[in-house]
Amino acid sequence: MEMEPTCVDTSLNLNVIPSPHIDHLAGEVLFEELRRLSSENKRLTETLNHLCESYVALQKHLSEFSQLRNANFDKEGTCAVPSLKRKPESENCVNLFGTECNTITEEETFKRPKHSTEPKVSKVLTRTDASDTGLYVRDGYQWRKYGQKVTRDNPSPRAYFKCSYAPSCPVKKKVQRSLQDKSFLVATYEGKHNHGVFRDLLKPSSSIQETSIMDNYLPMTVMPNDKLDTMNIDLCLCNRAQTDIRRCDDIKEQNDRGSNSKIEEYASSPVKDPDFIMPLAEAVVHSLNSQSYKQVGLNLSLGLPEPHH
DNA sequence: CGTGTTTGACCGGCGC
DNA sequence: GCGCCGGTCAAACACG
Repeated sequence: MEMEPTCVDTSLNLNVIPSPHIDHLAGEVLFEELRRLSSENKRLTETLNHLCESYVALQKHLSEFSQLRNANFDKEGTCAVPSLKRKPESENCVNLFGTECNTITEEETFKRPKHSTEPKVSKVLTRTDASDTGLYVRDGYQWRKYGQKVTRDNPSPRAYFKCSYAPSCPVKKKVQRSLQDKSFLVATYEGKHNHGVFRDLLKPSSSIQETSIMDNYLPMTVMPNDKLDTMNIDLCLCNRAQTDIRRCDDIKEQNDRGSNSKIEEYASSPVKDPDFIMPLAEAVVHSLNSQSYKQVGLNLSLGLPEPHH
């Protein structure tokens, strides 16, 4: 059964708050700018709707491909993946944007104890300019780079970072360009931060390559890999942003029906998590503030509607 | 001069 | 035991 995407409404309602301090002329300028923004918003919405349609089509293709692959797997008893001396670090799946991302292999899943104490690992895909050679992902935390390596399975170098916001923070991050789509950076996070979000995220960056906060936050793919259960959460910022949650196991077994409640739990967890919501909300507010719309009220809706059944 | 980045060397796990 | 490979260290370097 194909999973219906769970939607996160990220639409912005720009309500102008009347202010006696704004004179008539300034008010007209403000309204004109607001009209321009609404028009631009409409255009972007149409573009994103088109992207979403493409995504649905792509997902359909993926489903067909997976069924075909499973059929071959069953027939041959082995997966038609070229054998390597060392097992590949991960197996590929496709995310919202049709690019591939890494997931834990079935073998690793079986090997892993059910109640392992190993640090939580998650992966995040971040879209960047393909010509941009930087390996920096702005995610709300402060990182110190401590190494870089070219790995065997990917000609793009892999950068190693440690969280430097808190000295005792054990979190590490690996960033590498996607093998299939160089416009995506794949960030692998290990461990859990023992402190809050790095609030300076919203200040203009100095040493870190300057990129749009919104470009780096959304759209993105978050793939918490919590022990046995690996899942993707794909977010796309549009008026009906789709949050597509699926267990990576479902890439192989599309008919797994038993995990809906757990999936819903995962789906709702990001919007309940202040570490996720606060940077997002602040980035939106910052984006508006930077354009001097001090009198524009902002309602950021991040409610999670009931999943479609 | 302090801080962060770069990069070659080193270490340990894994497969043969 | 050996070689490969990913991950980490740390000295050198760049930059503000």
